[in-house]
Order: sequence, then structure tokens, then C-alpha cells
Amino acid sequence: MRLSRYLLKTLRETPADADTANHQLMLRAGMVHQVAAGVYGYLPLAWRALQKIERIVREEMDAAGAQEVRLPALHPIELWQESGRAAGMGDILFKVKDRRGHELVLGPTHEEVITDIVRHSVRSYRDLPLILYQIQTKFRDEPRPRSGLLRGREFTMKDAYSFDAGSEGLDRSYQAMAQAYRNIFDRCGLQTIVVEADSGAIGGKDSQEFMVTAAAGEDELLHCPSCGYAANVEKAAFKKLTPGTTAERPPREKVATPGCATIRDVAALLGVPPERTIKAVLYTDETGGLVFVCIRGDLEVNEVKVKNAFKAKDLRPATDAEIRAVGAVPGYASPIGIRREGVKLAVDDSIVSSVDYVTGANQEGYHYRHVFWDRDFMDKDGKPWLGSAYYQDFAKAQPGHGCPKCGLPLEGSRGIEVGHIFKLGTVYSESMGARYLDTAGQEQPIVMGCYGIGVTRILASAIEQHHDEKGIVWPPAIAPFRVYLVGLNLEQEAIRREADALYDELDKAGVEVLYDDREESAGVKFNDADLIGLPVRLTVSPRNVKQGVVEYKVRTAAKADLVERQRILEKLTPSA
RNA sequence: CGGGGUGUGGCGCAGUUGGCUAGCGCACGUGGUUUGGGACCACGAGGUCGCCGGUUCAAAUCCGGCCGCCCCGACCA
Repeated sequence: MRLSRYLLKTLRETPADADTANHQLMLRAGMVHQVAAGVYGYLPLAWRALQKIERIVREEMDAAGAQEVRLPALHPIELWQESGRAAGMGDILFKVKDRRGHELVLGPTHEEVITDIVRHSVRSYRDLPLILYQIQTKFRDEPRPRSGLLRGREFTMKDAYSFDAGSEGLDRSYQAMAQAYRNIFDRCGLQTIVVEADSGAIGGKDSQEFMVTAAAGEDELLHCPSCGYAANVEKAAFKKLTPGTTAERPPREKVATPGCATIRDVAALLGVPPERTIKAVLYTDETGGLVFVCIRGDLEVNEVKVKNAFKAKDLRPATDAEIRAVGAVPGYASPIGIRREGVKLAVDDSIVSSVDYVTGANQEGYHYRHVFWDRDFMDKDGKPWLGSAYYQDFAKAQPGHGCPKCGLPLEGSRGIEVGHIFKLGTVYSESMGARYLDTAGQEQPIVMGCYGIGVTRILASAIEQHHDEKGIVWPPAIAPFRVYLVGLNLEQEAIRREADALYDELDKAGVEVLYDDREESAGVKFNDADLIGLPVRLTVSPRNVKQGVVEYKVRTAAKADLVERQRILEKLTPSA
């Protein structure tokens, strides 16, 4: 392709609205055009890269036995009502009305549509297993699109769904997809880590995310350098060390702690370490009920774990008024002596019954000491909470905490979620009636899995992970072109002939080459070459032509080599 | 949705105590001189100053409302 004919305008200055590397570089390299918040047009350079990514995805999916389909973006809302997600996904759904006033959804994902298809075509265990996939535009009305292509309202996703006649089959499909995903990301030149993930309110059991490690990532990850455990912070567990247990149980005692509404103040005043205090964190769920979380003073609450435990759709910090309404006092709250109605009590398993704790007394300026939760947690009628409280893990793992598997300290990092696989089980097949007849002639729900890859996200995260101060450094497999051919002093007829001839030769040989035949100065061309970041740069210039050589420079190399003109093609197409 | 910022040619910005044909750099066109790391000179094209309403002899500038975009948070399969 001749650059003089190509839709590609680079920018010297960085647009003010872009603040992540991928967004800045894609705008500067003339790859994308923003049309609205989170909505982009892909210009030729970006589109070529996307097509390469899609091709890799297709090859690996096909190799894993999946079959490609193409599903509609427009879905009748009834399908979403049937699965229960019309309400469940709420505001994220883009909705449109047709001329008759009938409501339709712009597909944010395709479980409903695919399940609808499969329930109409699969009858018997003989039709299974089946893995179907598509590459499609998805629409999500995100509360906040951001970071260029990393979180858009319209984006390209590869979504695959597996259908099996039992959980062993699902395991096999899941493993096949996991392997295909590893291959895809490796081929795309991405460094990823696979983490255990939260599968959300409607999810099944196993769920893993493929994360591109990058500082701009939205997700917080924890991993263990010694045993390999890795998880999204939403899901991560850790080893909770118990502070010294006590054999005796002194009676509970109220102590004055004026102005000590934080754990730090209370711990300092009473001379106890934070891990011997119990912190109360209060939320209100979508029904208006209060979710009362008790956790050891040195730990933070993981809201996702709380949400999952109570199957809450929505959780927000409770207001002071809501806290007082149940008889608790903000800053001095504990479950001791509060109302029971409308309160769900969550006790983190860091709170061990044999430890002597300090906790709030539900009275301004007072705390209790010598609190043993199994003995002292009682409501206002003196009825024990023990038995009706949820006692499990509600804590947020942090770097430095012990790995749940081997106990050594966990490390933290950030990642961009480029793939997510999980075992759905029979959630959709049951709600939507997708069944098959087993060998005994009995009707069974099909066991499903679903597997997503953010195709546009791969593009953005590849740039996020592979760039330097001058520009993009494309992983070769997804570079829009292989070679950036620079012609210098093309106004000299002899040089232009040489450059044109080299371009034609490479082009005929099937080497993807972008030929900078513009009338620009050397500096402009070299800087654009670095910005666009194709793997190889070739330079034809008067001094090279005189010597019968072409300058050959790999984007990642510090210096260029001079290669004999006749050897260029073989240098670019190594047979061995 | 809460907090913050911002909106002036394609991009980056100035101008905002009300005052003349709204400026600067980059990019763009024409001509000339240059030519290995973002050249120079000359001439030139390009703007409903986000939108609507108000105040005024006069509004990019003051007032009111609305909208877009960006960031933090909430949110988010």
C-alpha cells in the first residue's frame, strides 16, 4: 500500500481527551476516530490489525472444534424477559422500539439468542456436544466508557457457547476453550495471566479470566509467586491469621472512647491491635434492607463477596439515617442490641469466637471490650445472632496477605480482562427450556458454558503492553503491515525507481508493506515509522542506492543494518 | 447518579474586567529554496466561539437553562 493513497493521518500532538497509552497512540497513529463516548470508527490501519486478530481467533476456535455462526444484534425483549435478565441487567441494555412500538434490545451478549437457537435444534444427546461461536458487535450502555477502546459502549467480541450432555462434557469443552484461549493470546503476542474470577450473580461455578498485565488495567489481581495461585481481587481468598486466642472469657465491658469513630483511634486509645477489634461496615441493598458486615478491624470488606452471599443486585453504603433506623450508631456500630427486622448480618470468618475483641457499643463515644462474638452478638431482645448470621469469607485480599494455597505472601498487579470463560451449568437451559433426551429417553437440561474474548480489547491492550516513548511496537502477528518502506529523496527519479521497484517486488512476493512515498522530509517519515510501529523498517535513499544496499531496521532494535539489495526479499522471507 | 474539569478552524491552545475585520503553533493549498530524525520563506483557504434564551447601543466575554466530552468515584458478566 502506498501511503500517499492511504487514509492515514498522523498527529504530532496528543489529543487532550486521551490519557491512556493505547488511546493516545491510536489517535496519533490515525487508527481510530471517536464518534461518541465509547463509540469509535476503525480506520484502515486499525481494521487490518483487527482482522488479523479475528483470523487468529477463528483459527484457534475452529481447531478446538467450534463452529462459527452469526447472530443478530437486535433481540426481541421477550427473550430477555424469559431469562430474567431484562430486569437483571438493568440500565446496561440499550433498548429500541420498532414502528409498532415493540421493544427490542441491542445485544450486549448472546446467551439468550444462542439458547433459543439450540432449544429449537437440539433434541437428543446424539446432537451433543456442540460449541458455537461468533464475532460480533456488542452494545452496552456502560455507566462510564473509558480509556479509548478498553471500555466502549459498542465493541467487538468473540463469544462462544458450549452445549453438553453432562458436567463431564462441560469440563471437556471448558478445557478445550481454555487451551484455545492460551493459544490465541500467545499468538497475539500478549502476556496474560489466568486468574480465578467471580462469575457474577447468574454465574455457575468455575470461572477464569485472561488478563493482560498492564498498569492501565481496570482489574486488581493477586497472585502467588511461589505456587502460582492467581485471582481477581473480587474473588481472591487468603489465609487469615488468627491473633492470639484467649482461654478465659472476661465479661463484656463498656468503655468510654470519646471521638474514636475509626478503628485506628479506638485501637490506639485502648491499646489493642486493630486485628483485635471488630469493624462494622453497613450497606443498603436494592430492597432497602440493611446488610450489616462485621469484619476484623485490620481487614477490608470485599463487596462482591457480600453481594454474592445475599444474591443482592445492588449494594451501596448505608446512610447515617438508615444505620440509626435499626438502632445502630455510625462510628460506634455493632450488631449488639440492634433491631433484627430488615437486617442481614454478615460475619467474616476472620472473627474467631475464641478471640477477645473490641467493638462498638451503639452509643456515641462508647465501645465494648471483651466481646466474644458467639456469646455477645445479640439483638435488642437479647436473642443471639449466632445461627441466623452468615458466617463466611467477606474479606478483600490484599498484597502481602498469605496465599490461600501455600501461605506465602501474595503480590498485586493490574490487568485488562481480554477473555473470560465460565461454566454456566443449566441456568439458561432451565429458564429457557433447552433440553435433550438422554440415553434413557429422559429429558435433561443442556449443560452450558460460555467463553468471551474482547477483540477490540485485544487491540487496545496489545498497544498498552507494547509501546515505547516513540510509538507503538506491534507484536508481529497482529501488525497491520509487516514492513514500513521509507523512500527518501523520491524527487530524484533514479531513487524513486529503486524504491518503487522494491515496493513492487515485496508486494508481489506477498510481503505486507506500507510504502511511504509521500513528499515529506526524512525526519517526518522516520518519526511516523516509529509511531506506527510496524515490525520492520526499510529505507531506500541516495546513499543506500549508491552502495547497492537497503537499510533494514527492526522496530525493537537500536540500530539499523545495511543489507544488499538482492538479499532483502530473502531476509524478509526466511525459508528456514 | 455524586464530585471535578472542559467546550474557540482537523489537532494543541490564547483571548473571557463586554468594544473594532476572533488570534497563535501544528496540520492543509500554491510557488520557491531545502533534503537522513518532526526544514525555511512568501502567499492562501478554513471558524454558526457547544446549543437555546435573556441583559445590552454592542456578547466568545455577563446571566439562566440545556447538551457534549474527559477524569475520580458509584456502577459494570
